[in-house]
Amino acid sequence: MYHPRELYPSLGTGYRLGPPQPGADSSFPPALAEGYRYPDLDTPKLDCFLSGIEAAPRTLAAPPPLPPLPPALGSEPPPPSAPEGLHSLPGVSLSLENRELWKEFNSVGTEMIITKAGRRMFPACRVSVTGLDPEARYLFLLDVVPVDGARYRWQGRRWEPSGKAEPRLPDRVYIHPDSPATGAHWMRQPVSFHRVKLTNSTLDPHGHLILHSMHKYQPRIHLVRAAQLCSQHWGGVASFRFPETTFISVTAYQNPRITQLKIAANPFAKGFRENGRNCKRERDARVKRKLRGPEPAATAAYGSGDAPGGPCDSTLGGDVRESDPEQAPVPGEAARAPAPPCSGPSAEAYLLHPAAFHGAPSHLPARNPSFLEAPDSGRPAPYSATFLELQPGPAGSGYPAAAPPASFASHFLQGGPFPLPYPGPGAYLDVGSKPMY
DNA sequence: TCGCCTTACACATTTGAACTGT
DNA sequence: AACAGTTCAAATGTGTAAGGCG
Repeated sequence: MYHPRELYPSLGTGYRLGPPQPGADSSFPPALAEGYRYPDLDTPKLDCFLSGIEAAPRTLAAPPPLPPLPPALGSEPPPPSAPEGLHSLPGVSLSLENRELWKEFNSVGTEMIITKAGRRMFPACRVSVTGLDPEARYLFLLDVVPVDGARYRWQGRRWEPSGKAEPRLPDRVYIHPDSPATGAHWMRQPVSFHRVKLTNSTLDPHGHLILHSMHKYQPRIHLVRAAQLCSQHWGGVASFRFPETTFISVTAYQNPRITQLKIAANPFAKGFRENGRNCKRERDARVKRKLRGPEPAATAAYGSGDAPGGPCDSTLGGDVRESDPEQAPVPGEAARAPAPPCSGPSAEAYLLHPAAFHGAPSHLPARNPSFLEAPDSGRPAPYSATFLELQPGPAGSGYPAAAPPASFASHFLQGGPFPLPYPGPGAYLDVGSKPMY
């Protein structure tokens, strides 16, 4: 996957944005460079790829910090808090499709494995959205931000803070592979972020979301109205976070109850269930057999031919519980190969030849030499932005989206080499790093 | 010694190409 | 020829356990 560190290695991990320099030799069309035309949006990080958003410049209010979270996961539920507004898409609401599953994990204290190569999230964030303009185009984004400034430690029975957090790692954003798509497309079926991968490798070349082990994180979902991918206007943004999706990143599971929950709920871990061939009893038996001699050939017949289910769609896939057939993907509804709905100029180039942008820096515009390597900007960490704190709506379905409109970009992301091409659907965008503490 | 991380492993699932039938 | 369904194998996603590292 494309990510800008390969394109701009000399920038290092910290970026700062600045307006295009006069006379700079930018290979980007003027429309992209005009992303700086909102003086009130200081360092509009997102403009580099959200340049196709309808204009609605507004003055930003100072973002309040995130509400504090409980000191230890699995010991008490998160405190209820009122919806907060970072929302300029009136009427739009998001509901967490697999909320019950998340709540089940959250009640124990969700842990997410992070590996060098990247590990998927389970459960994945799967949401359904309502209130979109069926004709308008939107982008769906996901990022993960630290919840607090602490490092955590498993103390046998519970997670407890254990010292200060590591310095903040580069912020990356996952762009849903269907993006950009019409509101009708997004509302047709749940939107799943099951392809998102988490890594602990700070030099990760694949663009996965980089996290520190033993830290607490909160996934966020952002919905951006983009009339055209490559115009310089934006038409509103809504950001959502669901308290029950908070998790602690680990390189190995600490809480055995989480392990059991994952094995029970994740189809990929089926082999570790009580009657699976990879359960402890079977493994022990295999070891004994190995010591005695080679395994019987009969085991080779264990095949994939009876694998249930069809291909996993980019929006519907994810944490489908076997015990929960309701969550099974709808056959035929799948958008296995989502058609590129965009006809914008430079994005079109990506959509037509995405491979050229992924790991092939030579196809990308050269770095603008007028943008010098810059130290950290010293602005507040992105995670302190305002976000809708989602609570169940009165009817119990979905979450209210009504909130005072506010601008988006400067809250959402900061820094990053500019101009930066839209990295394309299904890609990750590296948006710079920011020391947090 | 301890806590955390990396790696190899075996198995299940996903994915897409090849094949077959209509 | 076009399409839909089936089969198969490679790729990918899992948790576990052993060993390494600071």
